[in-house]
Amino acid sequence: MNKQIQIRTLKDLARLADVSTGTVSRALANSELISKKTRTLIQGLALEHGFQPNITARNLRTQRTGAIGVTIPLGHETGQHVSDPFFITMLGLLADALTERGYDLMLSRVIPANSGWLDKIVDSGRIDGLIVIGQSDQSETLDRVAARYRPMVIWGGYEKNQQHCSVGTDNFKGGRLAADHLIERGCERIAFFGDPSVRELSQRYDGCRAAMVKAGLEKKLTVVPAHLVADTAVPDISAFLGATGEKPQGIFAASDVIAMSALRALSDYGLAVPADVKVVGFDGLALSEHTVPRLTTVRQDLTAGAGHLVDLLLRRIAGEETDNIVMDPELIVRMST
Amino acid sequence: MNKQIQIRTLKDLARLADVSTGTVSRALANSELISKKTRTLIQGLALEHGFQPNITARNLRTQRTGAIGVTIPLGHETGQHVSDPFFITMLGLLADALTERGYDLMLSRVIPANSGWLDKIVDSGRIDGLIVIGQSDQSETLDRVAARYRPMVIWGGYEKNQQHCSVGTDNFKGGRLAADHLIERGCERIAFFGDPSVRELSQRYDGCRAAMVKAGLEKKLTVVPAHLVADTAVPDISAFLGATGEKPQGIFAASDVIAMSALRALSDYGLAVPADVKVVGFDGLALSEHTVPRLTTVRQDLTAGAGHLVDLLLRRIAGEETDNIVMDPELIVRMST
DNA sequence: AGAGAAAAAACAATCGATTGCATAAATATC
DNA sequence: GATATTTATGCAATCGATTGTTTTTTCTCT
Repeated sequence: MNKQIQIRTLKDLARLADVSTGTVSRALANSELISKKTRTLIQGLALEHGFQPNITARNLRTQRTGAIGVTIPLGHETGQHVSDPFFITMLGLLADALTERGYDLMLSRVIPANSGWLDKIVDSGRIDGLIVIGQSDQSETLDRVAARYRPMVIWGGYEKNQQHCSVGTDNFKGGRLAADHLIERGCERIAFFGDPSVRELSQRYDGCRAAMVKAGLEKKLTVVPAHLVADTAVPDISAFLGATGEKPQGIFAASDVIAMSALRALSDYGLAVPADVKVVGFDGLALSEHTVPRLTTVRQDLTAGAGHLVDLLLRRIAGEETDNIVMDPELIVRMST
Repeated sequence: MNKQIQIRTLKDLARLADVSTGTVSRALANSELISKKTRTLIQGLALEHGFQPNITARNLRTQRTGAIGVTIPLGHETGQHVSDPFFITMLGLLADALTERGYDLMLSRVIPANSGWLDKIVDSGRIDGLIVIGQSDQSETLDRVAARYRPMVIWGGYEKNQQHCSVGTDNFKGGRLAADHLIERGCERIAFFGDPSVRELSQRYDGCRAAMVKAGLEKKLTVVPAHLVADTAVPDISAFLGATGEKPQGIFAASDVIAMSALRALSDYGLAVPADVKVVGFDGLALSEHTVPRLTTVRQDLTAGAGHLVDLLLRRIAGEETDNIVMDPELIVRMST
């Protein structure tokens, strides 16, 4: 690459080729309107000088951006960071899926202070579409914005009459799987660890409860609204273990991260897993394979999920209507039950 | 928010307030050039109509973007995905640090096919600066681009005479820490697991080797060029364990992810950790606390590292010159040694 | 009241690429 | 060879905000 003069703009290139900027623009777009000869000439010059058109200018003109937004509303838990294992796993998968399709990924982490946070993102003019990871406690905001902004897909739980397009796992079924498994293993007193104000977690709770009711154990189900974050969950769980007279025989943690904290807390109290207490997690993250003991968990297929999120989003960007997707969970039995 | 007419542009707002677009622009920027009265009037209208200026247009005019690029060159390992735990941990931390400072994060994952990949990113006009996670085997490309593109900072190993600005851990010292610890624990035959064509890993190897030389154990050091990815590392390691007559007494894995694979492989061969073989990892990722047994590792302070990366980058964007940063590693002794 | 200074707002160029329309050049038709 | 038609290019408006310059308005002071 020899560059006596820096070729920075279409205008520079046009001067060099002794044509108009319009011609250069069309030539680089390989438009049929330009003769083959000038087209190759200009493309050659562009290559030689390593010319890259200014994307901002193009975006302004074409009213698109080539970037997809990914955001993580942390409504229910202000202390929760993007560094949470679930989020970063999903994020990595989305990055792979989007890059494969030629899109850039714009990441924003939000702590919804008011209902305008989502409008701000979709109206920012920076992105062609948005993927939201988790409904948090913001279903209403999501519904409201989804009504006017089409290219948006949400990872999370599906509920009848929701206005937004979602991809997720059948949390109810997953919760039932977990509870059935604990019951089958002989547990009667079961504790649910998780904050039911978050849609996905409440669905898991409902599934768990349904299984308990069916087994006639309804009265032996307790709820510990443990926080999602590992650090703050431990005290919550410890308080519970310290307080109750009767220890639970089984614990259904609403996420692997909570389950990890539970394992740590149980070990602090000298309770053996699975001998004294059995523990089931949810998510099937990589880390669940490396806990002590290895964690029985309800697996969500996040790789497929990320693929679906991107597929649906691109179809919505293209103007199509799309359905919601609910995937099947899978119980993975390991050493903790 | 009542909006009979959608207020989408400065012009719309100007018409509404019966002033010129220039005035609106200055009013929203809270410029002293505009009278307090009109300023509050216009700001009020903007708020009322939920007006958001078009960022693309602003970027075109101001020649900045408000976004920082983060890229992960996967030169040494094509199979390696963004979903690798080290990368996603770093990514999450960077997202936090950048968001805090009001920048957006643009993620691109690259498999460097030719030396132009980096030019393409920095010349894309999409970002104000770039953070590169890991030198991979691309030091030359990084040096070349760093010479002409200032706002770029690289996470990785520091080496004399490098042209690019780096933030990282003292890998040599870390390697020495790990080896010294293994030697102190009575190991003589030590195996290094890691690909030395990657700068950071080769530095860790050098430190390890230095410790061995000092202890007179130079001849008992072997290298297994295990791949970075968990899935492909297991076969490499298994092959090594199956082949050698004398099993190593100590293993220094160049990363926690490799160490995890080593633990799995060792357990497959019926070797007990730490009784038969002692294992040290590197990185200090969250997952290292949840392996069986809990992993002794050399910790890098990634939170501080992410903070430094962002700080240096912003200073470089502002035109300052900056030094490299080399942080101290810390040995964390757990149950695997 | 009127000149001069200061404050406020309007005007217009600009960022760099895209694209509808007009025009010039080349080819085809009779 | 003159006109009709196609093909290739140039011209200029446009996307929406920012900002230097100019003009208008308001205020001050004699």
